[in-house]
Amino acid sequence: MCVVCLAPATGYNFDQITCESCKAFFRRNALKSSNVIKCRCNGVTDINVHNRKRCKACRLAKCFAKGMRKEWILTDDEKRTKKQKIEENRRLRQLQNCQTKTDEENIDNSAEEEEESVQNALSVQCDTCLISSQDWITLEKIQCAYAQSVKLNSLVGLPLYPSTRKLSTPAQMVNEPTNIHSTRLITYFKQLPEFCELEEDDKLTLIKHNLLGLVFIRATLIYKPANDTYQEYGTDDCIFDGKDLIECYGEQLYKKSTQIMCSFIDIVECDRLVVKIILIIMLFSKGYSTCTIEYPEPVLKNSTQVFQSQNIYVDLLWRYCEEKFGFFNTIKLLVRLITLCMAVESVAKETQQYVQSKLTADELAPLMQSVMHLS
Amino acid sequence: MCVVCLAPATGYNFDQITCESCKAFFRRNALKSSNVIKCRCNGVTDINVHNRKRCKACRLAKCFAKGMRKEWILTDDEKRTKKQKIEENRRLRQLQNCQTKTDEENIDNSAEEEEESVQNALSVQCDTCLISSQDWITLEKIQCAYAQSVKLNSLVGLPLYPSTRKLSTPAQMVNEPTNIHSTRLITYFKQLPEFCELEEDDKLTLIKHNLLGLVFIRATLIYKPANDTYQEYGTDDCIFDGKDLIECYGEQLYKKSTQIMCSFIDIVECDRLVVKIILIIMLFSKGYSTCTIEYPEPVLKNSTQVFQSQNIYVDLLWRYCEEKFGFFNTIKLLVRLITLCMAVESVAKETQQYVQSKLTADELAPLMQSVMHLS
DNA sequence: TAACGTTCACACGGTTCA
DNA sequence: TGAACCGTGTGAACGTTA
Ligand SMILES: [Zn+2]
Ligand SMILES: [Zn+2]
Repeated sequence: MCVVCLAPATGYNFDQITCESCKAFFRRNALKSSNVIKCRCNGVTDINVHNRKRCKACRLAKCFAKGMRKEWILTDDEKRTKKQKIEENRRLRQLQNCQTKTDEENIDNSAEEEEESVQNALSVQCDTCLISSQDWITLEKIQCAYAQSVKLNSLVGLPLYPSTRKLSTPAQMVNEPTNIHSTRLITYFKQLPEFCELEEDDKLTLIKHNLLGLVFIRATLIYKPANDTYQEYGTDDCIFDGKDLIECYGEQLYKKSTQIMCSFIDIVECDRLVVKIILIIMLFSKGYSTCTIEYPEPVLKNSTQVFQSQNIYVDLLWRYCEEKFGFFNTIKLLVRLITLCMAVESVAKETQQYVQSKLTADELAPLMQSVMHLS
Repeated sequence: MCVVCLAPATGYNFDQITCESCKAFFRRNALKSSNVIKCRCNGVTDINVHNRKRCKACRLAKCFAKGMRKEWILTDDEKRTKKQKIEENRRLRQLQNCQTKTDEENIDNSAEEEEESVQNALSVQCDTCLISSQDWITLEKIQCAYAQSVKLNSLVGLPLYPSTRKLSTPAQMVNEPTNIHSTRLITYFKQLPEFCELEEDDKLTLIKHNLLGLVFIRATLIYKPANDTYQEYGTDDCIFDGKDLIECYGEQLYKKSTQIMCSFIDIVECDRLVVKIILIIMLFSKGYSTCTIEYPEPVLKNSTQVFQSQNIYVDLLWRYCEEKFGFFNTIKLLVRLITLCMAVESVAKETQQYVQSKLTADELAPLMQSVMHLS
């Protein structure tokens, strides 16, 4: 028995026993300001099942009078979190189904086959989602590419976790951690179709001019603020001590680098995927922060293509963030990321200048010569 | 079965079961005063489907007699509100459908008169507004501050409109247009309470590190793409020729600067206020793109305060755009703005390097020494 | 199972035009 | 004038998580 309209009730809704219709009515109207819903009957309507449609104001007033609680209506934020969880579960279940099926049918699990079936599993569209199933595949691939980039470049000739590798010269700093990051980044990027489709020259240009900044951003993913160390997630890579930067690059650069790591911490802790996408976006960037007047920026052969590739990932990042954090938070996050990326560019440039002033090409690994513009 | 004319009914209309025609009849006539509709048959007509057109007075009387409610006819106010809502939804849906890329149709040439009054943009107030009256005041103040910044810094010692001022050296370019923009920008910012409340040191830091980029953004507001010139809106300031940049800064920087101007064109034409807010947001940015190893970035004394000030304007910009352009357009617009601001930073940095390489401090106006980091 | 949200067909306002 | 139409709000039925 609905306390508002006396219709048969379905149970408690927003803290009172109500019917389905009063529940829906309350959810739709309780949060509207009172001057939107005006009473045309001077409040005389005594709501029942037959006249409940006659006066919205009276009906809503009775809802509140009977003690229905608008605080129990989920906020947009809560709805988003819930929806996200549902989406995640759905995808998980579908993947599991698919996995089980594959196992049962005893199909050999070659990479391609699996990829294919993932697509099938995810082909269900969610209309209200900003993220299409195609986007999910792209995101999965990004995750996968990143994981592969680590797996395919395991370290040789260095101690294993939990040993700490001590670095004490600029050359070591460049040839070990920076080189490792760079190699993995390149492997990461090579798995992106948009990058592969670029002209060879443009690939080299982007790598040469953006990689050093990207190394810093990538480092945020493996930085452990608690003890100021760097260690690649889920590998037996050795530990690098952040403090070694002081000896290798000087106090100044140590401070700046560490500040950047710390600024990224909460983003990284909250969502590593965001940073992985930012890496891609910054790769396709034409900022050329590392250019100087003596080394002017080379012209991209197909800058439109680069710009469009970047746009693809900017769009993706935007939609991903909006879906996950809401549009308002996304704005804030992106403004912060941009600020941070600028800071990164600045530190990268300083680092490059420092290395150029201390080292010569023959002291550096081949890739590092190019990254430091010392070739 | 229509209670008025006994024709087949379509359901409840104004609280009674009626046919379509009686519904329309009632809506049209129920609010007219009774002496407008006179009965010519002494009230003898017993309304039915055949004679219902014969006597309006009798038909209306029967409508009321059967209990149709004129209160349920929407008032003009309600109709307007509803129409507005429909309009908004329509826009949203359209954008959602062709989410790919088919906008650009809402760029009316209403840029001119928009300068003065913000309210023209959104004269209709509504309950669901994202923009509060306080926000309106803030927006008005921004417009006013910008106008004042121009008025309070009229040019001296330069020819008047429509003369063109020819520039041919880097020093001229810096000391004239750049200096003018900078002076006006500073006057603009000094009118913002959030800027005034900062510590003196932080004000200087922000100005010193962000102003050059802001000059480029500000220039977009006075750029005339048709003839590649710059002239301050609504003043008798002389014209500057964009082409002079080639002579002063070189082809490279000319091209990049002009590209930025062109990228902003449709934003500027569509809404100058957006750019004015962006100026403020970028002022409060901590990117420090113009730092070098010799001029390392100073630490802000109260970086939280700066961040919060920035947030205030990011919030405001978002709500303003969403209200004016709708949700999806705002996303697109902001992503574009972010990309553009990054390009601006990059060009600003290059410009600074170029000026540093060509000029010495004593060739520059005092403010310019600081902006170019040559003091 | 309780109690949120979501969906979708349909009711009922207004609008258009022959 | 009224048939045909458009778009929002309603509520029964259903989906999901704790
Ligand atoms: Zn009820
Ligand atoms: Zn009738």
